[in-house]
Amino acid sequence: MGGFLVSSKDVAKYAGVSQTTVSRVLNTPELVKPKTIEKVMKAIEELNYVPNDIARSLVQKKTGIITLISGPLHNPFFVDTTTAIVNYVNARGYKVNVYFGAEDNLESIYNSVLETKADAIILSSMFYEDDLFFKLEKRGIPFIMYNRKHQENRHFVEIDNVEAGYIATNHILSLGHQDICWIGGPHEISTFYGRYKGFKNALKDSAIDIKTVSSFFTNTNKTDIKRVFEEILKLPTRPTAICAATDAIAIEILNLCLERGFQVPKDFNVIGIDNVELSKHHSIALTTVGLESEKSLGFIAIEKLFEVMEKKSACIQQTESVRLFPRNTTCEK
Amino acid sequence: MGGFLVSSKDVAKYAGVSQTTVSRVLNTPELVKPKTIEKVMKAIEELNYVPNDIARSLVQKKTGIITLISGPLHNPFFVDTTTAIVNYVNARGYKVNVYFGAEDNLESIYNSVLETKADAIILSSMFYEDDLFFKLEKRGIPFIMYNRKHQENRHFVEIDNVEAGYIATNHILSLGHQDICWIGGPHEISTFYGRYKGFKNALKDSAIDIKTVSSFFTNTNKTDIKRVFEEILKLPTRPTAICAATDAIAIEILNLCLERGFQVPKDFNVIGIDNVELSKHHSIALTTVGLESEKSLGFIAIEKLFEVMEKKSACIQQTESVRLFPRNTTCEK
DNA sequence: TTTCAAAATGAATACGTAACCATTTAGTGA
DNA sequence: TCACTAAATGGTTACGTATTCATTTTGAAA
Repeated sequence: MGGFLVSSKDVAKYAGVSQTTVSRVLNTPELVKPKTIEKVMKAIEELNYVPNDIARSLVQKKTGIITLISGPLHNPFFVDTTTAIVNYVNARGYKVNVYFGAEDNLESIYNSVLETKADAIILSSMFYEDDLFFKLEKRGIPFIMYNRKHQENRHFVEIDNVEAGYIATNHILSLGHQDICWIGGPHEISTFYGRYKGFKNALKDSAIDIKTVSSFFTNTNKTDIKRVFEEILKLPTRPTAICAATDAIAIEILNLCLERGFQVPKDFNVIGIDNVELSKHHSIALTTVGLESEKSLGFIAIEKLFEVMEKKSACIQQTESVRLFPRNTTCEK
Repeated sequence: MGGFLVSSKDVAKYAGVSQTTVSRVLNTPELVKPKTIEKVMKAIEELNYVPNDIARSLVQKKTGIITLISGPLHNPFFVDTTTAIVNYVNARGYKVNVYFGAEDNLESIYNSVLETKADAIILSSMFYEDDLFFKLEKRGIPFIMYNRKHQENRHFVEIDNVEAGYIATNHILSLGHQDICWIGGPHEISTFYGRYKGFKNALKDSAIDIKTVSSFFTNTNKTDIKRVFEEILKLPTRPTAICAATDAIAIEILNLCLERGFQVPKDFNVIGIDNVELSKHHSIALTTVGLESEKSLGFIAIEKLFEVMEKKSACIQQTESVRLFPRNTTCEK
């Protein structure tokens, strides 16, 4: 019965009522006589009617869609956050449009996102001086950044990056390592900027001249990290500890170490930041710095975004405190 | 300028043309005089006009949305497939609605999905005798299953599960292991059913009585896998090799082994199926069976789905061949 | 019965776009 | 200059719903 293009009008005709009544049966049944509800429900059943959510969106000016611009899933941080965000959004009855941003596709993603009617946007792909910020504000859609922030200093949830960098570095130093190095990302990204700042602060507090330690700033894909690792191996004095700005980098460094026959932590100490789920796996057991709270950063962010959507909050500026998670990739020198 | 609710009508008025012309400028500019295009584009710019994709969807009966129902990302298989699918779909200019199905939320996901206008659906959450299959066919939306199939034997892309189970088991047997066991999932899922069948076939071909080996069928969450592992440790004769139906299970077994102080492969051989990206990490180095082809199963599936949408194919029934990927979690007994 | 408020229903409209059809304008060849 | 075709533009409508406002029906109090 029914074919595929049944509308509420068809149901109305079939049930002998007006389209308005059909709409009411589905949305405000308390305003409809029980007997009428029955008639309409029967018609809906028999015609196999399904409401058109697009038409509903058009008239209600609400799509029920949240747009998520995540980083790529080969970065385990985004595995955790995407899981938290998607599940939360769906549990609230909304849908999620997901994008995985990388260096080469961000512009096309932004074009698509800016032309898409969504009720809100949650993203982690913003640069500190990104124009996108202003475009989004102009567009008038509520949005929130997680893990990164914009220079305008609004609508973000992050961990205390400076403190995280400090704690990680300090842990390494306190284990007695003298020859250490840093692998971070581009400084146009607030996260990397902050964590490196923490690294420098820790060196300063230990009276170590920043000029005597090697720091690498790289794109965070495998190829570029490998290139950095090769450089580290060529260093005149090989470091005994590698501080990575993220667990993703640290875990890839782990991979490269083992590939080359090095042992961790015997040959190299490795420490990361983020405390991603994967770092807890006993094959990895990465020492890292992460959220004090049990919640994932993605969860905190999406929760806040809904507050904004419900006008409970106007502006989110949240920096979560962190602590050390010592595991097996670091040890006394 | 312009506020947030600028429509093509507003642009038309501002530019002194008809709404039809505005629409044409955006969709078929070759039918519009260059001078007019200029006028309209200027108006679009000044009014900060963005087309309403919802209204467009309504009239065109196309949403540009693909619905993806994936398994949870803590299963690395779905990390790989979700990455491939989302990126492919976005590259084609479509959007992706993502759901992560688990045991407790599938019904609510299905309800949402069935009420959502999407151009097509790609999913991996179907049971062999699932009613959802018929609901989707009734709904008339093109859909494809990856990694699992339905008894109706249509619209799926899978690996050769029987062969995969056979190869994995045979690899273990050929290494000289006598005491082996199997950890699989519920047999209402075609994948687990097929892989276990391959396991049995291999035993038979090696003249081993199936009754002498332990097989466990479990839900694939951490808690249940741990329970199974505890049972294995209590077995009268402890197996020297564990065949896992998926890499996800195998990697969790790896975790549990190390947690308990066992060494792999010294104390336990472990083999998986799927050849997920994570299995290649040198900290894991999981021996596994996977696609012969370089492409991910998710990629193959989404590619096929677009063929269906473009009416190039009517029905997909694809079983990909597999091979062994020997790594470091298995060795001669 | 009559009266009148409350309950139940319906008719008409808006949402913003693309598509269809009709009309005007421009351009070409005779 | 005219006739005629092609190019360019505009008017109107459909898409399927929720909403607003108007109307009818119901039921209880008088």
